[in-house]
Amino acid sequence: MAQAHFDALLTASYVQTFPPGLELIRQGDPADFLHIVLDGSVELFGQWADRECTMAVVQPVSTFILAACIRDAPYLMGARTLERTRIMLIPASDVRAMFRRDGEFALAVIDELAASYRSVVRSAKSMKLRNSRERVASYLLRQSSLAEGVASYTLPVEKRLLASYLGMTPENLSRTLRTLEGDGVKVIGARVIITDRARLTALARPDRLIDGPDPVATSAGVGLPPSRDGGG
Amino acid sequence: MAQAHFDALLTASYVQTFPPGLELIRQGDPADFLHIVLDGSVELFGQWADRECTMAVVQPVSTFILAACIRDAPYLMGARTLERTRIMLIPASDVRAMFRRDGEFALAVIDELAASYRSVVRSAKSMKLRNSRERVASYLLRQSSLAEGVASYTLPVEKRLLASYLGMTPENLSRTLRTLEGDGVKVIGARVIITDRARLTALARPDRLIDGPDPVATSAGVGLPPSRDGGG
DNA sequence: CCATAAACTTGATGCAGGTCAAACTTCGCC
DNA sequence: GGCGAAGTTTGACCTGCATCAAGTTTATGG
Repeated sequence: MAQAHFDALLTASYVQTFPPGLELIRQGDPADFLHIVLDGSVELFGQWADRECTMAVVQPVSTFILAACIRDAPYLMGARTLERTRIMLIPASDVRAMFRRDGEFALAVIDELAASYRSVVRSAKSMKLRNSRERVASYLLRQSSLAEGVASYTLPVEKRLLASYLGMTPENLSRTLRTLEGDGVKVIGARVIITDRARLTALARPDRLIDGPDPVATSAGVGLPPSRDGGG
Repeated sequence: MAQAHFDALLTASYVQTFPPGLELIRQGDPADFLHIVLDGSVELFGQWADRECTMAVVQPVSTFILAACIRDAPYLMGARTLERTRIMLIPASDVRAMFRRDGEFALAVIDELAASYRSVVRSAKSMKLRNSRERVASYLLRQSSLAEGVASYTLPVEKRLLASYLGMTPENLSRTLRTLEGDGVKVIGARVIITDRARLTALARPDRLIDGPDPVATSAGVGLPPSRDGGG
């Protein structure tokens, strides 16, 4: 986009650092600011009737709640920091004004939205088509692929959160991980060791249309993170 | 958008009528055409490992698989007609070219994508936060609201498909509907009769952030249809 | 380095919802 | 209008996963 327009956005926006566990956004609130994670990580979650579930974890550098800002509609998800996190906030009205003025910016918005949409669809497919054991297995395998196929890595998030993201209870995740030891993967604490990739793959049946990656991916950045310091 | 540009798109595209049950799109295929339902209805579904689930039903007038076209990526979902359906097909390359040339068109694309994104997020929240009984109850209630709060209406889709959309088996849907008779709604065949709205509402706990509608909604049109002849 | 809380694990138990099988009903079609 | 196929319902059964209740390990902070 035009440098002048970019500068204008920067001027209107500001950057702030938040402590861990801080609620940045309450679901249902009007979309005041587009948020961009510069550093750290943010959990997006849904709430309903005293229940809560993790929808995604946003890693740098990535926007979140873009769609709400664009439609000037209430946030569908809440957001809280998972660690000390630096975030840039751009007034939603400036975002809406800017993609009317700057064609390049509009294109970037389109691409980001399309990527986000596909990301949620993938996640929804995984939830509806796989059982929890298969979801865990494919998650573990995917994390390995994202780290260039290493056989060992550490989980990027707490198991409690991972369980919620995968649509299961922490207890069930714990048990599932134990039973997966017979299927090619061992998890000790946050350490994952793939002992038999072929076997784990046979069980997980990873699918490009669920587990990605998207061919021309620009910077999806929504979903559980590839690694602690991942770009998306 | 500019009339000349609009005409150019129309020239490149064509309209075709398909019989019921025809597979329009196979998931994983390259995104050749943006599809627009002009008449009839189309099911979007996901497949994995010999399993299948309904993701959405598209009613006129609405686009589908826009995101795949934009990213020039493979379709994440398959699509089939549910009845005799008239569809406009616009070459994906023309769509991509057009929103680069025409700012107004780009804005329309942004709005459509944002609406679609929010639609999937709502659906994902419903799946993760509600049990099947609650999903059925809120679905029945929502259909009533969409038909301006009538106490009686006919289901817009087959129960088999509805079950899949709601993430349950047809058997379980059938049983759930039976047990809901004690909670303010009776379903006879495809006929829904709300006998005690307050009671059903207490059970369904409908939520604006899951069941909509989106405040400034333009034409979301993805999800199960409000009615057979609905605009969305 | 210890105290406390939080996260994680393990076990026992129960139920929501899936599966299988068999009827019954509805619908499209000749 | 009757036949076959598909959709729907019902019943019996079972299992995957949630829940509840301890325990154990791991972080956090003074």
